Amino acid sequence: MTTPHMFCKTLTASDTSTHGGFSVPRRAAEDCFPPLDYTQQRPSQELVAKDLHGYEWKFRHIYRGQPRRHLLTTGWSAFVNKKKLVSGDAVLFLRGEDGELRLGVRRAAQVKCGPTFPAPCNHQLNQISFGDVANAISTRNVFHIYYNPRASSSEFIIPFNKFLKSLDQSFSAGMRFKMRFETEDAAERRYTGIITGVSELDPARWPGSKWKCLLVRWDDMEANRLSRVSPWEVEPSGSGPGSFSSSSNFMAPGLKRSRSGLHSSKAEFPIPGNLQGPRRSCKVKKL
Amino acid sequence: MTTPHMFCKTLTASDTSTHGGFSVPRRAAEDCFPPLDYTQQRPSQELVAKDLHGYEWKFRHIYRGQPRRHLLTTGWSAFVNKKKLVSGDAVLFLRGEDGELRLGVRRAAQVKCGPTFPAPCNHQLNQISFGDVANAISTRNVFHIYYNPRASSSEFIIPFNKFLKSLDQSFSAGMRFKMRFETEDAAERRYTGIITGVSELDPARWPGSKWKCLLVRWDDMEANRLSRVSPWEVEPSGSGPGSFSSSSNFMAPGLKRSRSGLHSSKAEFPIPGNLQGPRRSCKVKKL
DNA sequence: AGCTGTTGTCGGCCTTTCCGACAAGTGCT
DNA sequence: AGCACTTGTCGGAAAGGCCGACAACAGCT
Repeated sequence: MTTPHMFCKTLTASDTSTHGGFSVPRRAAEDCFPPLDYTQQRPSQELVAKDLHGYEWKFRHIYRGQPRRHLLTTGWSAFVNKKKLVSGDAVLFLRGEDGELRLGVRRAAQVKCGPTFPAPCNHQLNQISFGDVANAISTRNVFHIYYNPRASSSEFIIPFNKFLKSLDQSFSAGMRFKMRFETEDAAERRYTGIITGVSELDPARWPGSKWKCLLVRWDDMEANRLSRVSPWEVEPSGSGPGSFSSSSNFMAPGLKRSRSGLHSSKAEFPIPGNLQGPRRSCKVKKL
Repeated sequence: MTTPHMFCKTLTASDTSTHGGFSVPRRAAEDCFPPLDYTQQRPSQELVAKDLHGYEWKFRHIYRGQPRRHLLTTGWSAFVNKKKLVSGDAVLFLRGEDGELRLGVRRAAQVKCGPTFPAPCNHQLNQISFGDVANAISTRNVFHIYYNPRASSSEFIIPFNKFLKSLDQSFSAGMRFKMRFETEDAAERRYTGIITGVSELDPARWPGSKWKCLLVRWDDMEANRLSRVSPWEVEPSGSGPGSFSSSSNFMAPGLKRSRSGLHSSKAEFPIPGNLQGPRRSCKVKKL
């Protein structure tokens, strides 16, 4: 496998401040971004990068200053705000084989205000990477995942209680539901729709996966929406908003069942684990 | 038929300047927007309005100043930029029966740079409104539509050659296509996908309509997209970008065939013709 | 004509954002 | 240690955007 061109940078105070943009490490920019026309005085271009939800983020990439450096300006601030990034969080850029740019976010462990949380969180774990997890999966090794929702908000790891809740629900065609939706421009909104079917994302490759297995039709047909969602992303219409419990002792079985989801996503967004170690964001231990 | 609450305002220099927001005519705001809590010193609320593509635009609606007046502030500038509105263009707000807010844009005739275009454009026509057109349709009166693509960019009126072109194409399931797409944040992008079926929007109400009759699956499933498009909105994959001809003498037959499309849309976005006459944007003559 | 209510434009002021200057930091020899 | 290069932070300047002041304008009596 050819290693994809990617980089990961922990955000500095300057990166997240409203005062400026994002300082792109030189090697990173040259590796991942389309080449600029360096004959110009201030070469620049528009970058479009997709996050895991398929949202496209647009940035102005400019090479300027004395000494010269790569910067993301216009668009960066919106990204930081919408993703609620703070200094210490990390962003990840990845250039696919087709040249398409993808980006991801990894939040730093943030100590919540109020009483500190001792015990297993401070436990020093053997921190390994997503790459190692993938390896363990492919070689069928046993591994455990310790997941601390206070320290991570990985898009691939679903809170166990949220997942359990979705198991309690029996989804069937015709059912009405609602779902929170992150919009490009502002705060999240709620949308409603009707379930039109239950299918699998890719029965051949990931049989039994519950990842994106609901086919839905949104009430607002004109609005562009996902046509497939995962059961844990929706609530039946009428129930109140699900509260996010702070319990942190999730067990393996639930996650095992969602593992094909993890794997499936990994296939379209491989993350080698050799750039920056997973800080305290996602604690993973191979036994 | 109960007349819907709507208003149309031609944008002033102040409305389109980057310096400020949008000044909402008093009657208009009281007619169309949800009532504010006037006991507060500066009553305000968030408005969400959908355009014809189903995109949601969010505005802060505030009642302030001395003397008091209604203004749209936050969000307005983004709208002006994305829609490329200039002083002289018009916006239209409409409150549906269900309270849902819709908005549209009507561009002023803009004289293109370069050689001016004489003859039939300057012809003084008996300008009537969409309401009159709807009336003519319902009473089966004959009417002609003179359409000048330079003076209008109505979302309902499809350039005849574009429509003809789509008739030449026989769309069938499995065909690949591409389509330009207006994104929320910036410039338009091209997306590709595969046609999964051909159906009608609402066979019962608009039999034979070609409006939104293609069912499609986008290559990028994660990106939220429309699942139905009209034949004239797409091009078969492989062909170059369609050039927009400047011929202006479109005839009735083509439009007649798309009339059910017009009608279908009108049902969800009726436009009475008693506020501001159609400037030079859409020249319609009833015979 | 005069009054009243509406609304277009402006100056003031604050925030956001773009820019190079500068220097701290890093890796190499 | 010394050098070359990279990059974090800063001040300055420009642009964006919110506010009421003020006055032009329209409609009515």
